[in-house]
Amino acid sequence: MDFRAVPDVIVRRLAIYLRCLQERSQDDDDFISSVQLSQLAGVTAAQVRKDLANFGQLGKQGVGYEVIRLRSKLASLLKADQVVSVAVIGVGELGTALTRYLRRYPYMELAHSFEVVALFDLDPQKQGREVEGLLIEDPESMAKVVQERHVRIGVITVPRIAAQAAAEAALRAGITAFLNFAPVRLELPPDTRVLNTDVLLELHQLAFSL
Amino acid sequence: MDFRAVPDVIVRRLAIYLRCLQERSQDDDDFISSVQLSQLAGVTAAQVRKDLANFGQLGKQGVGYEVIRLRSKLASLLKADQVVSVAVIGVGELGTALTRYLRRYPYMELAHSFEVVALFDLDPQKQGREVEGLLIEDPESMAKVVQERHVRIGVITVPRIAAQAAAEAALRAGITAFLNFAPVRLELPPDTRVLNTDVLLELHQLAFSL
DNA sequence: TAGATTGTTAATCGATTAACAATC
DNA sequence: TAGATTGTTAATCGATTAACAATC
Repeated sequence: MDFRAVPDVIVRRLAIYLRCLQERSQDDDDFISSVQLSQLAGVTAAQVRKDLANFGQLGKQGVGYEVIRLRSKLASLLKADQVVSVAVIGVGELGTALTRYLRRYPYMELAHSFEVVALFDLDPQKQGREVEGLLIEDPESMAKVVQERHVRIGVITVPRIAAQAAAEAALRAGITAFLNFAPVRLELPPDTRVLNTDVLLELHQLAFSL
Repeated sequence: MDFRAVPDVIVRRLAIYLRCLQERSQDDDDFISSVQLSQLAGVTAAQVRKDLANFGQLGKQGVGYEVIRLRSKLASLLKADQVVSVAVIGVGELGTALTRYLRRYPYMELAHSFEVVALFDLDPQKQGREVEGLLIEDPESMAKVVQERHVRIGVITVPRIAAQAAAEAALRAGITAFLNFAPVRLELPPDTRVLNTDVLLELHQLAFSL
């Protein structure tokens, strides 16, 4: 299967499956069936089998999926078996909170593999200060930093008005995957990946059914 | 149309449409066509018309949609024409950041209508302290506070391990709509609304296509 | 009236579910 | 072998897109 072609909705479920497997205590059964996994993940068993079948014959008929093998397959697909370097762009309240979350949380609860390796903020007052031991730097130096520290994902936590420019600067610096927290649709070239997390939009969604 | 039956994906677009209309300068044209709105929102014109048609005959053939009328219709559907009270449950880094964001941001950029009216944290060290002038309280008093301040949405920003219990406590206190930031699937009764924002899941999704 | 754009129906597309033959 | 569960195909469901008659 061409990986570019895997629908987002399937990738999202793969991440859920991986998390379910990670949460299972290590010394549980060696095998897990699609029915068991589907119950943990909150989807149908057919969906589990269909999703996984996209990536090869991962199970054994009559037995199920070998937990260790499935977990490492999913980890490999989702890059959870390597350290993925992240830059946080915009170190206000939210940027700071996310930085702390990502730098503290990983080794506490769930195995995962994102490392915030760079912080950027346009505000000269902030540059030179640290968050969780990590220096806030001038976006001017982004290209150099991205290359040196192999940054692969940019987390955009600047104000709405600054988000498009921030994303474009990050793109020029070599970042092509973005998690955008600003409440705007970023206009970026099609070979770029953008995922949006928009708290206001979500609150409005909830408010609809009040 | 039965409102319970409106698919989430449509509600989400309604919120986008409303935002697009709010961002348009007030003294622009009185009317907007489905083509114009679709370009602002990044969807197809047919989709705009179909989405809006769910809620009555909102446009005029040959002319388009009256901006003021459409905006107030969408605002009313999404409760953007009233103050919706929100409680933040778990006042760690993320809870603090969101509280500041929601209490500062609203009247600066985009008209919106969510008000954080209560903060809860199990930690007695935190109880009695304030964030943005708002007291952090004992979850014990949640039922009373929810009733008095008409809390309608709960934002869950506690650690993963505490999320299910926090949601259940909030439910008992009378909250039925949740925005959950903890990386777990909350198990709640079907008449409850839950929207999840899961940063780790989204980072894994992005990492897939690296 | 002529031109434009909606509201709506029909066609298409894609994702989910059901069913079962293959096989461990 | 008998029982269980996958991988896969076919059927269903729902959402998106296209097309156009209605109408401003």
